[in-house]
Amino acid sequence: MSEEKSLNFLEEIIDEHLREGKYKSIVTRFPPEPNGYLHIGHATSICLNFGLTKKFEGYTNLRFDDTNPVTEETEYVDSIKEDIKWLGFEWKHELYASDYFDKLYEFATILIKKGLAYVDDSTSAEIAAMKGTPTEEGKNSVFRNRSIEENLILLEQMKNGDFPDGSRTLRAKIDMASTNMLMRDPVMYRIKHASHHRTGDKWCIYPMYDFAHGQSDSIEEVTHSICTLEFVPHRELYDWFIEKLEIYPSKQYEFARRNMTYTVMSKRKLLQLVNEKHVESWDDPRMPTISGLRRRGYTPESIRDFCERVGISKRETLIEMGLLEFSVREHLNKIALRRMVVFDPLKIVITNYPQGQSENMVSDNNPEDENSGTREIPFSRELYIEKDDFMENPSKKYFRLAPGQMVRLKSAYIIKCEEVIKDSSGEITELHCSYLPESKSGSDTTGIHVKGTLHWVSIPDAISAEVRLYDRLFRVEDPSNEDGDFKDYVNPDSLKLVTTVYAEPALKHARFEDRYQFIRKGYFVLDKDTSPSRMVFNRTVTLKDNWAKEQKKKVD
RNA sequence: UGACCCAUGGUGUAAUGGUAACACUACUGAUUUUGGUUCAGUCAUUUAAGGUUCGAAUCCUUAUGGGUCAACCA
Repeated sequence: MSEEKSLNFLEEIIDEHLREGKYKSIVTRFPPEPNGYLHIGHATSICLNFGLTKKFEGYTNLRFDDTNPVTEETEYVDSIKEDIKWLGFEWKHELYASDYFDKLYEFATILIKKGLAYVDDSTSAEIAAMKGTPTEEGKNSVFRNRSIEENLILLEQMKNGDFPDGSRTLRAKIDMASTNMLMRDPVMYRIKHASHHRTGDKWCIYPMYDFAHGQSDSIEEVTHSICTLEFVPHRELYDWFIEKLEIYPSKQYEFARRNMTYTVMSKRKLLQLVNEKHVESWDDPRMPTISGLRRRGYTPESIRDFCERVGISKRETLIEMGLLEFSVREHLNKIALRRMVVFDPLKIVITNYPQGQSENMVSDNNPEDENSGTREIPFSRELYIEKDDFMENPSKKYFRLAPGQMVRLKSAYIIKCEEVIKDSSGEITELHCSYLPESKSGSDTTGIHVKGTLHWVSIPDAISAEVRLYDRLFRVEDPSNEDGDFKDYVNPDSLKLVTTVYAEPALKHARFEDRYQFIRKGYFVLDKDTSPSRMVFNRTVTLKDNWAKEQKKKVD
């Protein structure tokens, strides 16, 4: 566990700061805007920010960046908190940028008094026009040189609600010729007669991100304010406000956000998928949201492991979904209870097994975990096996059931296929097999070695359930990078419903918190749509399947 | 015709002027009462050109490629 792992670039910076004595301990924060659900990309940021203060002395705050009342809602606050807790992290303080609205207003008046901010009566379009372009300097507003007194009075009136929305803004007086567009007199406050999810109708002016974020960090004495790459140009402004206000010098550091193959990661796109019914909800198991992954059956451990494997850097990357799948499989293999479930049944009759007889077989709940115990599985004369597990004219490498061939029924007997029964149209309806009484699992004295082992279920004892088989949401690796609308590339087979599968009776006692491996099928978890009359399972991920892979290669 | 950020196998991340490595993927083989797991192995990497140096993935220059910036969004 304690093996030396190299530090990522942020850990290196912090390690150095601590060793130099620049800080005695560190403070980080996770600053979501409560206007959407958290996704796997946020998980990276959460693991980073909270992970840093686990690794180094310090703590992490949760601060909602709620400066825009028209898009933000309490519903999102609640889901975000739930997701962070579920991922296994604890914040020191639960904070809101809106907690600082009074302080921020005071900061604004300080800047006005220093001659560093002014009220602009220009319209939004006029401000945009005066801004210039990345290659062209901007122009000063005619309101730029208002007196301090006038600015103070106007800001007060803005605050009091004397002006309509959009009629005036407070701007920082910096440099309209800066090569950094953000330094061209950025807007600090805008008028919005809107009700805020926490401050209600107290305010009708709201600070912009740039005038709220850095100062909020500073108020909380955040030492390392970590954000994504698109905020790099904001750093100059971040530092400017802190310097002019002469407040605690928090510092901003940027890392690259993560993209993943076969999905999309922007809130806007995810919202479209929900609104346009490509998925059912934010927590649809196909969504890359934390709530979607949770419902899909992913574990917090596996997501944390994934984030650690992916690491952090300063370049935008597209990570293979296969890596996330590896992380869940690895964890699920250790904890999932094994159960036998037949999806597409083929009836077999054990002709030499006495009519009406049955017996209980014993099988490990999880061979990877010796403390997981065993369960009993009823065996009888009539069983279901998977249709795929029989082939009338098998290829040489097929080692499942075929006419005259033997296979092991998992945790039960070796059987031999004696006769294939067909209906008038030539469809196979059932198989007649014989079993080897001395081949019982655990006390096999036959000395016969069979290559194939099949899962099965006793027909009279089987229980039924519904199973939802999920696959990647998109047909292409990078849907955002294709021609046309990304939604044209949604995978039409991302959900396959199997309304009735046949399971061994032990599955009757399935619990929501448990994970299951349906042997040879994949990992499954109970879905919240389960009712007393119908169990519903979601497939988290398939098992690795080298046989299927080989078959596929032949087709291609 | 600007400024800023970035460039290491198929993917992701290390190597901090001194033998380019780890994980995933892919492929072989062994084990296996899950074609799972486990184990052993194989393939495969420094964007380019100059420069500094005994020595460069690392430092410098230029080029190339990718990204970001012109919401009263965050």
